Amino acid sequence: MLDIKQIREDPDAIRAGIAARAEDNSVVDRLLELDASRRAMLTNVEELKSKRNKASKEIGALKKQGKDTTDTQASVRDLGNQIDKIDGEIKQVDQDLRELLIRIPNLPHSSTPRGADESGNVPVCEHGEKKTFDFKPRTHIEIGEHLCLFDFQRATRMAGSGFPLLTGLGARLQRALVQFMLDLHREEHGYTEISTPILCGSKAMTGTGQLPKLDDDMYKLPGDDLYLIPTGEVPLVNIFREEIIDRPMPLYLMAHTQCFRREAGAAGKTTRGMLRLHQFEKVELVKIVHPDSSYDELESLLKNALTVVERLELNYRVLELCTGDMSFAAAKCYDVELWSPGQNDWLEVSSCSNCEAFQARRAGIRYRREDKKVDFVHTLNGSGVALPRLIVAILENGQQADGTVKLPAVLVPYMNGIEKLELPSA
RNA sequence: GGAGGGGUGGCUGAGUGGACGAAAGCACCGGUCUUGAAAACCGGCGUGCCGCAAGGUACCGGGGGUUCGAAUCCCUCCCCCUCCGCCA
Repeated sequence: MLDIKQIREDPDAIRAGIAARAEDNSVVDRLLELDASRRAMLTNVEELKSKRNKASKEIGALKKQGKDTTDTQASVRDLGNQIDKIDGEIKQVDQDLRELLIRIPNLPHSSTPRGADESGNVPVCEHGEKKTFDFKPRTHIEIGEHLCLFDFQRATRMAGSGFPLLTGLGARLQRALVQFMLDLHREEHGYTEISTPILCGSKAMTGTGQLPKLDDDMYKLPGDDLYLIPTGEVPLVNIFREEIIDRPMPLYLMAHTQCFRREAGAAGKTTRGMLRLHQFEKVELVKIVHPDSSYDELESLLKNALTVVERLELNYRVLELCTGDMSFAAAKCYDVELWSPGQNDWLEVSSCSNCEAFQARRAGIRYRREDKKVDFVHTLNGSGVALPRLIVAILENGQQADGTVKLPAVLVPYMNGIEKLELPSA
């Protein structure tokens, strides 16, 4: 959520920021109008309330003296009616303001490249070489079916398309990766491991910015005001909703969760196999930091995610997302992508974003400054990293001519000494 | 799910219609004292909104109501605790 005061003071900057995200910025005029009338009504009604408070006290005093107050009471009752009327109007304006504010995306940081869509994203770096094979590389689906690592057909039978069913070594590989990532981030990067709810209420979803915009992209349980989380970012950031944080920052939090996405409107895209699922696992990293340090923290968050794929000996590249391709809450965002020989394309496995105070303002997450004033924290999030496409990359990059898959050395201890994936009977 | 008891500031906890944004204690911050510290004493110490400011206004789990006036009374929802039931 943007700061209404900032909109009041510098509407042009806000208009420019919204336009950079290819969104309609005429909302700013409407906001200014509502804000002005709200303040006028507030001044008015607070004056009336002040009068009423004074008069009520006088009535109390008079009654103690045993005097008759019938007339005064009648006039104060009239005051009260006026107040109720204006209060009702203010409430409506507040609602209208909030409805508008809550739908405006975050303003892009000045360093975020301008652009309308993904073609405007800027490559930052590429690490490693695209693997070449002296045989025709198979896709992860072919490899997985051959080695019995997963079974999408049977998954479809129980839940419809887009749900994972990992079997045998496939399931073990995923668990090993989770364990590896959590250990790495805890031991070397200082994150605290959290186990969270995977259903959250609408207030939490609004706090991190999934609602109202992504309502159709989430699975919900309307009878209970609960949504299945689309990312671990939701519960992690919402831990401190409506709080003034009284512990030393920065806070580094991580959670391994299931994530659920309806992917409405994604039909027809690259949805085969593990590339795009309604349910997937992810290790999520969240930082809650002092505003002065959030851009340094974004760089180190990105490094934390990159360390995962480097240790796994994978070929990756980093993109700086442009204004038109960034998610709703982000002011600046890096994507990490892995090379997929089977797709002959890059696969996104992590987005590392600095949301600045956007989520903090929505969710009421504050800290106390040196001068004792209360201010909003900055929040950052990034995948560290998402599992399905990571598995795709490991399978497709590690595949051998004989149909087996060589595992990265760092995973071997997590697989109880297994160095390559092969058929159990082989 | 049933019965009962509760939700008040960072924490503990008083407050049952007016002088209560709210006692007291703890914690915290500043000061006095001290070589320093502790103790003692003095002072400060919630958040939002409106306002250049003075100040005003709102908030005692959420929402609604009664009243000139609500932390206090009524309705409703949520949450917590105890007991019973059920259950992984």
